[in-house]
Amino acid sequence: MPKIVDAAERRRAVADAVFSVIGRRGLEGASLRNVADEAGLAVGSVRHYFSDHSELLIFAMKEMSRRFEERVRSHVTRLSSTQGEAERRAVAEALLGEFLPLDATRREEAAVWQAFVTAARVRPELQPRAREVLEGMRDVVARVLGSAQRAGGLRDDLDVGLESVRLCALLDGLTLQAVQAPDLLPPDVLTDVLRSHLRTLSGGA
Amino acid sequence: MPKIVDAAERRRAVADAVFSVIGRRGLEGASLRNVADEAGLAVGSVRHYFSDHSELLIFAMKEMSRRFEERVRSHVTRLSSTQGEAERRAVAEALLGEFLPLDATRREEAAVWQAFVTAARVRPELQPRAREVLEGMRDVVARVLGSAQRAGGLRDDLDVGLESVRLCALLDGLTLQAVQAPDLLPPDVLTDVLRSHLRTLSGGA
DNA sequence: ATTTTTCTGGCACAACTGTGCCAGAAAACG
DNA sequence: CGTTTTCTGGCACAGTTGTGCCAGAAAAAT
Repeated sequence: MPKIVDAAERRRAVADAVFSVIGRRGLEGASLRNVADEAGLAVGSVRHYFSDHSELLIFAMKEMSRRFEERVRSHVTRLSSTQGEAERRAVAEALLGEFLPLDATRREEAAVWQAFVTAARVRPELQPRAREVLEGMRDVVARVLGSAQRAGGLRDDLDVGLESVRLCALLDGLTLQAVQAPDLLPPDVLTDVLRSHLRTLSGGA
Repeated sequence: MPKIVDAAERRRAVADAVFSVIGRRGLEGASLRNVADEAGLAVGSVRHYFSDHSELLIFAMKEMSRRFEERVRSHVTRLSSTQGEAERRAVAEALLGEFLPLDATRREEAAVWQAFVTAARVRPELQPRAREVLEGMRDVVARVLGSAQRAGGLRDDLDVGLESVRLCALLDGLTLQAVQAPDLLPPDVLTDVLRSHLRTLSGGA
């Protein structure tokens, strides 16, 4: 029959091209032509795998969130199989640190994601994924804080719901500003702020 | 001589049109034609007051930050002329609350500003203003925390520098998420989180 | 009333966009 | 080898963009 290509992998490769282009020229630079060029394909080829420009962006968003959530999930399983208060604290910190752009790669990733989320406000097709990720983040953070409190690593008088919101906002805010002005928020400052915040939650003076 | 028009006011009116358009259709919708339509002008007229599309956006950004900083400044002077710990605490909270989108108007404003900042990452002309605002926010927050500590309203063992970074990130993160999902972060939750955060800074259990 | 200068509106052009369409290449099966 | 079907590349078209250019309106000063 025909030339056979792994369509799923192709789509992923094109998504990578989307990430590169958005990273370099923003979402408005992610035209079919630019993306095709970046992927080393012709526009017609890209359109063979994506019916629409919208579908391309939606898939790219979904792909990025999928990879990210996989990373977080691995931290979650590691956390649930960890014993001992100090160890659990360290793993939890690493898990939450996954939400921060602690190196150039993740900073670009965060920038691309911000572009998606910002665009989603006026592009209904992009809203579902943006919202899912935000809700997923809330869930994970709430779960981590909840289990920490049950394990005695967290002050008893804390309202886990409120603290989850606060921590999520802190992580997102740190990310936002680190993307905007990396020199004002270098990786070590990010981790300092996170660690210090967690210390206030665990009852240490 | 010629028909005389208050050029400064015209420019401000056009900037308002820019805000509306960005609020409704995002930054990529802020073309000269769309903005001119929104302002009830012809493209040629808009171009008479702005040499460039870039200059239009830069001016709009500057105008928005100017108005915002004016609001903050008024809170600052009110704070400096306030006596009594409880009163000072309330005024400080109101000041910091000015950074949050506590109503629909400020939520749209915040969304527009986010569009500017996001775009600034790949548009060098927009970076200066974005950075100034971020640094201005840092300055104000650091000043507020510093004076609170000197006045005894803040725990002595706190590192004001670190706490400023943390508080700035928290405010920005709350704003970001409130813009993205207003139903998850309604105004009363925003103020709850801020108040609770400030309580942890002032030594209350 | 004439002049002078700001201001207005719009035409035109090149560059870009997404998309419809299709001819031909490429490769696995008969 | 030939057939069939996926895949590729590209042309064409309508729509949008920023910008250059300019004719004429509008109004203040002479």
